[in-house]
Amino acid sequence: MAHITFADIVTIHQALSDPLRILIMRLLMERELCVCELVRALEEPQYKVSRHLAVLKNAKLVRDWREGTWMHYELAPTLSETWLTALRALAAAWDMQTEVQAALWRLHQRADRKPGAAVACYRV
Amino acid sequence: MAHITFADIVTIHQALSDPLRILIMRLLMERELCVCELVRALEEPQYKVSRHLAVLKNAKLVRDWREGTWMHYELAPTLSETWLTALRALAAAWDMQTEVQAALWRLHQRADRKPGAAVACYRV
DNA sequence: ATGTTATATGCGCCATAACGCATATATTGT
DNA sequence: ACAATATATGCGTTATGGCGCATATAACAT
Repeated sequence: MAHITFADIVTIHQALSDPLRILIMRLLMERELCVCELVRALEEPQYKVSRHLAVLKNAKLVRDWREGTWMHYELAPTLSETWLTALRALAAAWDMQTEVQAALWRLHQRADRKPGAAVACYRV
Repeated sequence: MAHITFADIVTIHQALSDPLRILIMRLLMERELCVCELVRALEEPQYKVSRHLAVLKNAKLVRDWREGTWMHYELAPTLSETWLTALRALAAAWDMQTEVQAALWRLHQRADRKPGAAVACYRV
């Protein structure tokens, strides 16, 4: 893969400079998630979550793939060990916030999703 | 000291989302520096460096103090060990960039400053 | 007092970016 | 073909933020 430029690094930092995107990144550090799971855990409108996911994707922090009607997102496998270390260190700082803990809690409340199981996300 | 809020964390990330401010932070992780040293190492106009330093100070990433006509800046001593760890991890990623290395190199070229020594910064 | 050096800042301009709404797109099921 | 679910996006509005210029402020020296 092409080497990362300083502009890329700035783009990464810009992507991490929004409260919702920080929360999304933290949740994706738990495991891969589909958009509807993020919407429920974050309690934010779907269009907002999708937009911010697009920003993270553009910064190459996450990647997505389709499974039926669901779009799955996960940390980009292209992330270097250096950046993963940095993200883990940042997450340690983020985790001291109640907003982060609340989102993680809401995520794990619904942790019973089975891969491939068709769950009506917006219902229930 | 008052506990840090999620909004504070976002402010920190916003402060780190600008190329010049990333370079300033990296240089201040070498040692405390006065504005004129930053201006020379970064090769940016003084008003720009001062503005960006104000952003970093507002985010409580750095603190300043006066010594004669010079303003010294250094990493804020209030930074938690958690955040220092995160900054060090980020610096490891930043350091792979030539822009960062170039700024560090220009800084160390002039490393012969004596504390309290009156050096005309813009000259020479 | 005046000049010089070092630094900060008010202001107007322009670019970026987030928001909310509505709608488009894609996939699946009937 | 049609409906339902899940997700993305075009658009107009508004807020934010960086830039460059000029100037203000502060400390020091003569």
